Amino acid sequence: MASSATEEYLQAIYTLADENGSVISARLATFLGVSAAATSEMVHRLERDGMVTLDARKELHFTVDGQRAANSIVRRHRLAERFLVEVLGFAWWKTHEEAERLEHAMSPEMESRMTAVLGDPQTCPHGNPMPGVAAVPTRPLETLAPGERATVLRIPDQFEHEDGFLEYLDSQGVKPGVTVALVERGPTTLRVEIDGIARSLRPDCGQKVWMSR
Amino acid sequence: MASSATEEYLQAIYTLADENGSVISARLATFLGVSAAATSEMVHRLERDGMVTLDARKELHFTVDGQRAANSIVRRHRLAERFLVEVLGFAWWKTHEEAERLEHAMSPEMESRMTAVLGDPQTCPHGNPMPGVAAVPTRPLETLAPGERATVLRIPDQFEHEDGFLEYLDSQGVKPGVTVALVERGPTTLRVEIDGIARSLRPDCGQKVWMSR
DNA sequence: GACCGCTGTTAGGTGAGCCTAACTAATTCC
DNA sequence: GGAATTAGTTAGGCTCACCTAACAGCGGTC
Repeated sequence: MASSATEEYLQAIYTLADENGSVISARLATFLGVSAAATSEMVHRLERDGMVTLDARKELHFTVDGQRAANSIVRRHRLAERFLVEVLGFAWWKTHEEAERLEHAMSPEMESRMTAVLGDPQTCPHGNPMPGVAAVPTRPLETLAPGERATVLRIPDQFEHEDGFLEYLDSQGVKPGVTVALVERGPTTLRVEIDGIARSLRPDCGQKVWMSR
Repeated sequence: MASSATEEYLQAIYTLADENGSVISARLATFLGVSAAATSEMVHRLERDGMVTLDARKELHFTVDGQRAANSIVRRHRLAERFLVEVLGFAWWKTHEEAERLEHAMSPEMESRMTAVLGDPQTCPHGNPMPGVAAVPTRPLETLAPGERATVLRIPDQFEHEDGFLEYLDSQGVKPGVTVALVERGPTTLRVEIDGIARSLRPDCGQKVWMSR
């Protein structure tokens, strides 16, 4: 029923709510790369169609229907990513845009068949859990103590939107499942060790890579 | 670049040209289930965008670019159908609507990975050849002589649009690869034998099921 | 208290893709 | 030859989803 654009907004609201807390129209606009005016329109369409409500602070909240629709599209996205990696052999960092289109083309039957073929996966290839699945506890990379080591568990969906970020991580050997030791963290430096190799990461990775607790 | 709607029209033109010969706007409109006015608009958009030309009899012909785009979308459709059957286990008669959505979501990389995973298939599950592949010679079921037997090779794409037609065929045991013997053909009757079982088929099947020659 | 920045909305515009209704032009049928 | 059918176009409208520009409101800060 929902158009691709509508599903895109629902997914964005889900992601921002899940990873950041409260969601306002302005966040949505920058996240999706559309104008504030376009977002305003869509939010009112979503409200009209009983998908979201706005509270006094103009924060967006899903209705029961909206939550159901959002869970569905997020699940299809993460399932599609798994499929692209597991079945078609895509690189783990290359799946996002592809899945962004695939997700809108998946019927319930296709979703359930894909689930079966993939063995009911609990997360996407970047470690984000399927809706309804309890997220494994994590902490940002920068909260590790110097010398401490932990496993990369999750790179949140919202950072997949940043052009080339996942590819950059991959080039530095950072991907889900890899063990990383924090060497030194300064305001502009983030030095780690992966597989015995010392690496200097972009400082923003400190917040964007979530580690085992 | 081409929108879903544009790709849908290109695919329809390809199918009608391939299976029927000449294509005019009116055929396109009924085939796609849209109004003549909508079709007129789209045909002019396609002309403006250098995809088709109209001859003196208002017949549509692909330009080089148009043929390339049409081949691409038809190939993706048939590949998607193969994938749905082979990888996800869909019933052969149930793939059309699903593929209709999937085809628009497939990037060149996805197409080539799917081709590899499926072992470069030469036809869709209904026997229609990939664009560029020479079609195996066929003849309509009704042209068999009484007592003659032949193999079901192809159910043309245009009949997949008819609601429930493929499912009907399946329920009668008619599917690609099956051997059918013609028993009797009258103006309103079409009696055949499949696997030793006598069956009475809807008379329109005579033109719509294409057999080995 | 005035200004600044952030937020949201409205107004006005665009293109795609659909619709119905009305019309023309060409064919075919009797 | 006249009538009916088929084909194509135009006109006028609609929704969705985007845009820019202008503006209103709110919370800080200086």
